[in-house]
Amino acid sequence: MNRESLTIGKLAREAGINLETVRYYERRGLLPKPPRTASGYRLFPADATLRLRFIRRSQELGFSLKEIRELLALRVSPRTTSAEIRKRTEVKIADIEQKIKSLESMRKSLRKLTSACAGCGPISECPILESLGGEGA
Amino acid sequence: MNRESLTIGKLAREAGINLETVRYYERRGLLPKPPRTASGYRLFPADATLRLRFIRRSQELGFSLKEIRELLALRVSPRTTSAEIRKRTEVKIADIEQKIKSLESMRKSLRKLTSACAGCGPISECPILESLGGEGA
DNA sequence: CTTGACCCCGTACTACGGTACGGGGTTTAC
DNA sequence: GTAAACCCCGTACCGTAGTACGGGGTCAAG
Repeated sequence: MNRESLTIGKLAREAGINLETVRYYERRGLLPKPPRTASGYRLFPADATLRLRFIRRSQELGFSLKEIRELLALRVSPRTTSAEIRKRTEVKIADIEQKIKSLESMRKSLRKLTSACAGCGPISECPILESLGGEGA
Repeated sequence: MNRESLTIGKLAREAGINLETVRYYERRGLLPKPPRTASGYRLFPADATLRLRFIRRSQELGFSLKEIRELLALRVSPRTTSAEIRKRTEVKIADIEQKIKSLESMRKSLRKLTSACAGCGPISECPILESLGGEGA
């Protein structure tokens, strides 16, 4: 157990995540199965911390664990054709851009609200409703 | 029941949401309690549809029902001071901007991946991990 | 060579966000 | 005036994402 490897407890502490949650992510396929010591202890590579933080941030952005697993699976690899990866990646990018648009629309509404506050002017009852109302995907 | 009002069933259909879910949102305080007919039927204002769509979209952006309730409560009203609203709104805007930044960072990583695909060049194992790794809030 | 901190595993429990069910009253259309 | 479609309510149930528990083995320090 050199300093490149982390026991599950250290990893959890470093990433600020419950130890049980790390085990849970492993079960759900979000962390690759780590090698074990002779006695069965998990030895995670140091960059597992990064992966855990990625998972947490992605959840805050509204991705489910299943979607996050798909995001993590996007990589150039000999197993899959470039075209395949490229297609999947472009779908994800479109997803992300939709989210960005929605957030920008919300921000715009909220900014309108703060300027109404500043001016002490009465404004529509709940301006945020003006955002995100569309039918679009 | 003029055509400005919607029964719960119509509202649910228009918003593309399960009827029980509408009741649930009402219980959770995301929809104001609607007036009722003499026999107890709910009569929602037409713009409840907008509100439901806002809720759905916000969920996709990673907001919990509790946070969405807070977003919907942001409005100029006689009940609260301008300064108070302004403060709360600015906090939400900061939230949203953080999300936008994270999404942009993800997008950047994915774009890098597609160009690697295009060039058939080998690239880092999982470039998406390079995004969202930061400690920041 | 024991004590405390750590790890193993399976299983149970929790919170959140719905969704279904079922027994009953109401409204609409024929 | 009756059948179909709709609504009421409470309660039970579900999937997702954890979180806790507990009985047992392991490792490092004194």
